[in-house]
Amino acid sequence: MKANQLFAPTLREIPAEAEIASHQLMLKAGLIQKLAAGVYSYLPVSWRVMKKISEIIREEMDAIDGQELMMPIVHPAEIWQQSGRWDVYGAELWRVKDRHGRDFCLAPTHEEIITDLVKDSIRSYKQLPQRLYQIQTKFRDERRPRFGLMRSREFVMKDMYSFDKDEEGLEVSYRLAYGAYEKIFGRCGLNCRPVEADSGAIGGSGSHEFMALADTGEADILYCEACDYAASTEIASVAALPEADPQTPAELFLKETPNCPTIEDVCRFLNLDIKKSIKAMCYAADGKLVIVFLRGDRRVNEVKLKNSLHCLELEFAPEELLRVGGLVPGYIGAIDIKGISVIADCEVPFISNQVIGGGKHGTHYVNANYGRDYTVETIADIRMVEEGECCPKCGAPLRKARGIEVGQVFKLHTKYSHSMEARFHDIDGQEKEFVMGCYGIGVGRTMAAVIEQNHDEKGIIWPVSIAPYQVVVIPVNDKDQELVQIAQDIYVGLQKKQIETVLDDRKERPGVKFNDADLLGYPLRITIGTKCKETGNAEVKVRSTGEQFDIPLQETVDYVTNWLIKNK
RNA sequence: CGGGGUGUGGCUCAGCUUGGUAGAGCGCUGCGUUCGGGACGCAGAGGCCGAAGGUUCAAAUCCUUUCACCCCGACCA
Repeated sequence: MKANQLFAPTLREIPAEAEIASHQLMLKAGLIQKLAAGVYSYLPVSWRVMKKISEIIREEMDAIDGQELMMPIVHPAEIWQQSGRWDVYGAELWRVKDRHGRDFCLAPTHEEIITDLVKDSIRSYKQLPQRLYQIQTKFRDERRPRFGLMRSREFVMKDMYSFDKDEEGLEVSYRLAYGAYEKIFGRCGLNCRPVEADSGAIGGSGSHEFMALADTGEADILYCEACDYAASTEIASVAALPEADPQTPAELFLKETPNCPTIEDVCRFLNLDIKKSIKAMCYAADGKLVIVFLRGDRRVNEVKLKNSLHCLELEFAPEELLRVGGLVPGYIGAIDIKGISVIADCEVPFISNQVIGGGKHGTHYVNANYGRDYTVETIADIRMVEEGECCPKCGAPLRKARGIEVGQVFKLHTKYSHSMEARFHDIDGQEKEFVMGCYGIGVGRTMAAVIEQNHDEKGIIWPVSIAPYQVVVIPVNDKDQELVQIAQDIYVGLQKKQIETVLDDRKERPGVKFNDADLLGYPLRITIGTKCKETGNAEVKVRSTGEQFDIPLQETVDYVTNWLIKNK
């Protein structure tokens, strides 16, 4: 490709809307262009990257017997009503009407469609397992699209759906997909970590998210440096229970604590270690009041709480609900509480001589002890695990990191085959529901994550495997016909070796070409300078390391070819 | 959906308070000089100031309505 014709409108200045490196660089390097909030065009350079990532995905999916197919993006409402998701999906489901006023939606995901497809065609266990995948555009009407391709409303996604005859089969499919994902992200040059994750509203047990580590990520993860444990903070569980507090229980008494509505106030007033305090938080779980007790300095993990309570909707209790329960915010205690469901974090019983709300305005109990002075109906792990706490697997300290969720694998079990009545005949002649899994990768988000992990102040640093072009050839002076001819020869030579190359034939000064080369992130740059006429050498520069090599002109093509093979 | 903010040439922004013939830098076109890290000179092109309505002799500027986009929060691949 000649740079003169390359459709990559690079910018000198970064558009104001971009905040994070990948978004800024994609705009500056002319990779994407916004059409509407969260809706982007992929210009030729980024589309080459998208195709390369997709190709890696295809190879790895095919390697585990995946079969690629293509499904509609416009879905009739009926099929979503059949699974029950038309009503529960909410505003994120992009609903449209056709000319007759019939309801449709733009596909946010394809569980319904693939299940419908398979149930009509696969009737026997002999045809299982099936692993079908698609790479196509999907839509989610995000409340708040942001960070360019990182969270857009229209996005390219790979989804694979597995259909097995039983749980063992699902386990095999799941492991294969998991392994394929490690290969895919590795080949894309991502520093990626699988973490245990909440399966959320999609249901089923067992899910892992693949997190590309990056400070700009939107998800928090905890991982162990000593072993392979890693989990999203949403579900990270606490290690073994704490050792019993050695203090002997002292006498319980009620103390006046005026103007102490927060736990910090109380501890300051009583000159007390916050770790000895118990705080109460009030939630409405599916509209029903629940009081949560946990150590004063801990944070509630709402995902765990939701799972413990088996509720669908969880929110802070509205004041009205507190009033009905006769509760005084800031002074809610576990002693003498009646008729309200109460849940305590599993750490609470191990803290001796606690300070806990007195139940009346301006009072707290001192020296409260679980078991002696009060009990609660449920004890569960419902708090956030913090950095530095012990790994639940090996006991080493946990570290915290931020990550970009580039993929997620789910065990769906029979959630969709059940609601969609998708069954097959098993070996025993019985009709059984398919046991399903689904495995997604955000293709555009993967590209963004790669940039997020591989850039410097000058621009993108593409890994060879997904670089839009591997090499740029720059003659430093376009008026010097000899240099131009040498550059041209190398360009042609590289093309003959099937190496994707850009010849920067623009009438620009060298500085402009170098800066654009750094911005676009070609792994290798070949500079044909004036000195090459005397020395007979081309200069080969490695974008990622900054290394430069003087290579004789006749050997340059071979050198570059070999370097690319070695560094793929 | 709540709170805040911004819409002026391809990009970044000034002008708006106090109405009076639309500006700068970058980019773009032509010519010349320059040529190893975003050069310089000269000459040009390009905007009915997001949209609609109103006030006024006169509106980018004031008023009303509306749309779009951005940020913060709650929710999510």
